[in-house]
Amino acid sequence: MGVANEDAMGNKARRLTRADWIAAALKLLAEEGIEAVRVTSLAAGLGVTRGSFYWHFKSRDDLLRALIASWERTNTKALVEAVDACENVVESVLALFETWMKAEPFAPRLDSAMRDWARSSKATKKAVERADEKRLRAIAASFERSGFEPREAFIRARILYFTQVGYYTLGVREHLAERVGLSDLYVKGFTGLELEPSIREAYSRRLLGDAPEVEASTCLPRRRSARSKR
Amino acid sequence: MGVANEDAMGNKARRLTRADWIAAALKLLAEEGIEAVRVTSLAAGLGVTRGSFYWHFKSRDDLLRALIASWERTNTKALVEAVDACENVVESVLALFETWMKAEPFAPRLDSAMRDWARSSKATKKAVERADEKRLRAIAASFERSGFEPREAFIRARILYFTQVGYYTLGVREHLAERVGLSDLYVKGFTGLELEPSIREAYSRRLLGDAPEVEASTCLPRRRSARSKR
DNA sequence: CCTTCTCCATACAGGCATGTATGGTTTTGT
DNA sequence: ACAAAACCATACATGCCTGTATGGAGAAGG
Repeated sequence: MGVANEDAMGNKARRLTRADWIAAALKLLAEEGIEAVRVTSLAAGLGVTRGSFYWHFKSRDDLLRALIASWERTNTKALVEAVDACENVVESVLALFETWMKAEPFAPRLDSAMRDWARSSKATKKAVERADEKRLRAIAASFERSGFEPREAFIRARILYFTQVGYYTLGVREHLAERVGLSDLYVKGFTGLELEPSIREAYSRRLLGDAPEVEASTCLPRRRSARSKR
Repeated sequence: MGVANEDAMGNKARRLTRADWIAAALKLLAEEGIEAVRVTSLAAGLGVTRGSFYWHFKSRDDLLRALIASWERTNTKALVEAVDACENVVESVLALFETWMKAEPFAPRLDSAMRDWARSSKATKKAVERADEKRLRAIAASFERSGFEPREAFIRARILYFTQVGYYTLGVREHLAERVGLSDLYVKGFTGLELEPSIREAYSRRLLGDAPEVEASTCLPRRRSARSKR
């Protein structure tokens, strides 16, 4: 027939661009991993046949290269900028939490998918390594600006960043309120410094609004004794 | 012909068991991910045709289920036992380092591969979640035995464990000596406690022998100033 | 209005993996 | 030594995915 290009709900019949395919592929990549991004599935999802794909792309590999390039351009900028803008490292930790929580749920899953993919693709591996390098450098610099010496700054940056990677890798899903409720413990764990109540207040209000602060729930013991032994 | 079952180097012609297939599959899984474990490749690697496989297994899915079961039985025991045997949490941190470094390079890669796989398999996801749960519980308990209160113990356990997961996920590869050279900073970062020189010495000797302790190399700034600002 | 790109549908060829059927070969038990 | 069971080879049917070839529909531009 020749007329059949329509949305899943039978909407319009707008024509596609290279960017449309890339966007759809990134979504699939984030949600189901690189093995799921096949031109057949993509075409089906876009309500189009594979003939279209091979007009926009030379091959599937061509698309995959475009995915790497796209991720590398966009996905590490926000983090580095957020950290660089902070005066001290406590602010940085909170800023990182905010970045990581706000990007829900797309960027984190895409990050994880890229790491998976990196296990079987040399080009992807290099791209991910470059991104990690940049991010770690930014975080370590923040520790140094707060007076940590380089060696300790580097290790603490690793601990902070790797912990977050672990969060994604294990697929831990917390609500904003839970994470905020734990922020003082995390700040102390990452920096060795106490999170001052005033800053904590401001942070909590910025993320949660004026809602009454929720006690961290689920997996944690409820009570919160005052004495600190050790 | 019918006679062709031989090793890659043309060795003997011992017959295979179900366990042989599982072992080979685990190796492939660890090295190249779940997508690489196909009965065709496996058979080729074992110097056998697929006919053999379908005698030992009902289907590829049958093998995959066996892989999950095998991993779940063996791969979390060493860690928990090591941690449970420690008096205080500093010892636990060092014991964990030792466990993680000694298992080179099989167990860590297998762990990562399982996590990747978990993204696309519900059964695997559940198995990995159970393992993480057990490990985190063991580590948190160690913190508690050293006097940390439950909430903080839980968060510090997460930081410690997630950092290690990040190590694997990012594929950081350090020599034993490097990691040992950083152990004091890690101990301080994870527990907030100082690693006493005597313990550090014993630890270093146990892992490296009496070799002169190497200065942590590569990615780190060389110098090591004495004063601690902040 | 008619040509020229742009974008897409359809059809074909080939590769690779799975699963099944069937028969041959090697071990094992007696 | 012989029958039964364990183990493996070969061949066939099928499904999914890729890439190419070719022609048709729709928008753009003179």
